[in-house]
Amino acid sequence: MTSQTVAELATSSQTKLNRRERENLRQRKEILEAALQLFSNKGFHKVSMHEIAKQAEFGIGTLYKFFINKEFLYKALLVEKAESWHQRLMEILDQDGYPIDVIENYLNLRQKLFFDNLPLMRLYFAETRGASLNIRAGLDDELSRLYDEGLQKLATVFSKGIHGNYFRELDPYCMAVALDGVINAFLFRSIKDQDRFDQNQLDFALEVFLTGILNK
Amino acid sequence: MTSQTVAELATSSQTKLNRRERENLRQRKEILEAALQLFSNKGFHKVSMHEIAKQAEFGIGTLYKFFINKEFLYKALLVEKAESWHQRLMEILDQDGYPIDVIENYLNLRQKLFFDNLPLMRLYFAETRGASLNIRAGLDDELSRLYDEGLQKLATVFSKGIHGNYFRELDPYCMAVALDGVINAFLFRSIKDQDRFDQNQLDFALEVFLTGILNK
Amino acid sequence: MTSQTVAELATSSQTKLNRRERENLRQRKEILEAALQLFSNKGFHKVSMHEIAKQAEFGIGTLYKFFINKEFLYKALLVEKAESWHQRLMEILDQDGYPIDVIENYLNLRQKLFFDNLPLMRLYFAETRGASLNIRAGLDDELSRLYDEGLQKLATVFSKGIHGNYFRELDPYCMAVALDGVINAFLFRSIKDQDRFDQNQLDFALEVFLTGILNK
Amino acid sequence: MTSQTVAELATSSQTKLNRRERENLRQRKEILEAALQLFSNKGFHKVSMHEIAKQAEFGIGTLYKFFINKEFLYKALLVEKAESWHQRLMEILDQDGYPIDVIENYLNLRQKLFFDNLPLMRLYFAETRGASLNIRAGLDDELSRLYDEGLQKLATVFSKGIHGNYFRELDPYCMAVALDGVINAFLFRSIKDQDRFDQNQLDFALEVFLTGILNK
DNA sequence: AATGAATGAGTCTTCATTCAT
DNA sequence: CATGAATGAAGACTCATTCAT
Repeated sequence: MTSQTVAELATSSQTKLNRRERENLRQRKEILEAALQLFSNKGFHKVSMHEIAKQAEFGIGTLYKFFINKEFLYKALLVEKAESWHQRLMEILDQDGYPIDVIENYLNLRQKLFFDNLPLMRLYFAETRGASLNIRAGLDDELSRLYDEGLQKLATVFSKGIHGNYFRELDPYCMAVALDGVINAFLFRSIKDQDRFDQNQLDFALEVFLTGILNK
Repeated sequence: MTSQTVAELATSSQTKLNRRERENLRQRKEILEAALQLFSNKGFHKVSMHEIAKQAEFGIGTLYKFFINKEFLYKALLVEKAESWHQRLMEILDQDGYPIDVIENYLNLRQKLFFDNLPLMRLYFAETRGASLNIRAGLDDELSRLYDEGLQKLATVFSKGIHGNYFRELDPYCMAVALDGVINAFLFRSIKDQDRFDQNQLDFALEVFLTGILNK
Repeated sequence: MTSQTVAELATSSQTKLNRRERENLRQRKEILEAALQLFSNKGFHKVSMHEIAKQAEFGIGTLYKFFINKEFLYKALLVEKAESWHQRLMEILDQDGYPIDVIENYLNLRQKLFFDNLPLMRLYFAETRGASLNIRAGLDDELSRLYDEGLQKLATVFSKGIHGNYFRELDPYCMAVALDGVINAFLFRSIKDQDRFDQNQLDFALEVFLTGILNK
Repeated sequence: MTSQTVAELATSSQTKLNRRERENLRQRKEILEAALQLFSNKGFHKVSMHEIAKQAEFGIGTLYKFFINKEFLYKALLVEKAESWHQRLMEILDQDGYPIDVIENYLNLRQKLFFDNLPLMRLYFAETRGASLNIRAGLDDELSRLYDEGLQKLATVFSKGIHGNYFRELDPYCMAVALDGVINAFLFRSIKDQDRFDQNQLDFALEVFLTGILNK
């Protein structure tokens, strides 16, 4: 009744939403945007529902129409964004083409998503890597699943590359994990030392990595 | 008077500490150990000072003799552990020998430290990567400094390796970042899929990485 | 405009009500019936206006057309029921006949009303005997007045019985109070130990009581 | 740890309590007194913990050291008083002597307790008779048990009276219920019409009642 | 010095009530 | 007119911190 998911709000993505439904979706989005800004600046526990309501310019009660409690608001924030990123990345990895090109496209999208969503990315990694703040809401599971799926899909690309004789015969999943690690490392580094790392520096990662796995 | 750092407690590391000072140091250590256990299991916000005091078998007031507030206690915990890890890693990197051997030793120590300190590592990465819970306490800065130092030192090893003609002429700092990323990725993966990753799998990371940077 | 009493709705009981007025009366009744069910099951504070609106199948706003607030809705519920009971009891007491028969009829009706309205009776006694939840709404006064009237009327029956030489010369009002007390005691007991008390057991009360007051 | 019962606070009623324990008992008593005043004036739901704390001149947190939540505070208030009344009444009923005298002593004590604890009595009857506000806290059960015990004991007095040939052969439990009902009715009446009922009027109840049950 | 009893600011959450549509 | 979306005041409860002993 309360705390509808996006999917439930937009009952059928095909159907035209009515005014009320569109309005709800807009409000929900505004609340999440306000929450994102606050959570990413101060972290889950330093942000009060009061603050979110104020920032979003809604009454506190309105927040609870969309999210049954603070944890679910937080979870929705992360999971929905993660799902959207995930989807876009999966599309890239599903495209045909030379594995190397696919990898390069993947890397470019990772980069773009990272810099377009910097504040949220910090929360995302805190939850993924660190101790999850929201065990109760099952946040950990939800995000982990997406993460795992992403790695699996990436591995299939390497698999294809190996069969196509482009890559050395190494465990494709391990290759996926390694690439992911390098990408994350460079992306996070580029926040800290923005002088040393221009975004293009990420290409370095690719080169080293590919050199290591290329057949010849 | 309150919240002395380790350095202040042990006024001069050369001087013999008197009984009082030694006693204080011991109490401080006991508190941190109790806190470590609790924080690493439940996270910062789910642990109360009451719990820590009880676990440490001290009065709450005593906690405040050593740490001006909860955040500084948390900070001390992470920073001091990080410093100890840092020191051990730096020693490894300072040793003479073939760069490849040094890298291998480094990797082995990283692995050992990770598995010996798993719960804390999660907190550590949440703080390093994600949104810091403790901006106020300057935790971020402190840990970042150590992290950067570690990367720099690792870079010097690559530097030497390049000069010794062992490694290709790539940016040594970038090589350090890349190695660090790969290591972290594999270590964290090995928690999630313990079946797929035995600890030795980490060698894979090294191989790919070295293949990429070795000169021929 | 808002919160009209029954009397106001049915402006003149003589006049034919128009469609609108009849409709309003019907709606009001439906709301009260929904509220009765909920209040008597869960008590005043555990029922929300939302619930009542839903149960009654009206909008929340509509509730406020008939009752200026939750307390007045509650008050209306109790008072109107109490008035209806009161009226029926008064009719019994007004009938001519041997005082003993009148008393017996009265007792039977009390019994019937009690078991037909058990849940509400509990609320009624909580309000009458205990600390009223609704001092503000003047619920206490309203119900007290009815209660007092009932006792007075009962006393007149005893009065008649004394003059007719059926009863001993005791204070009729006291006799009324005593009878009322005995009746309540037995009725409430019969909820708690339903095994021990069948409803007929109430006759016991009457016998003891009458034995005490009968003239010989 | 929190919410100790009186019994636990005063570990062994034989042992001398130490200063801390006596202090705790005093504080607990002060809180209950403040709560009594407020609850009996305004009812459970119209009183906030804030108010109680202020009235008792303690911090809110202190309330929670003695009572795990508001409901248990309320429960403690009623149950502890009820137990104390119960005990005194039981002592009276346990005394040897002519049953009529015992009944008279009982009645006098009931009267005294009633007028000495008027505000609380209202709460007590609201809970006993009306819809319990505190089902969760098991208040109902606790009070019911005491009430039942009281009736049982009263019934044994009538039993003895019957065996001693003082009373007619009626069901002793029913006699107990009837007497209880008459007493309550008169006591409550005497609040409402203080002019009509002086306290001695209660003797009327006894007379009618006894006339009804006396053998001859 | 060491304690832990006492505090009360701050938080999440509910729900009676309003008012624009 | 009837609705129910939106509101935000109010309240229970937690826990970091203080300070008298």
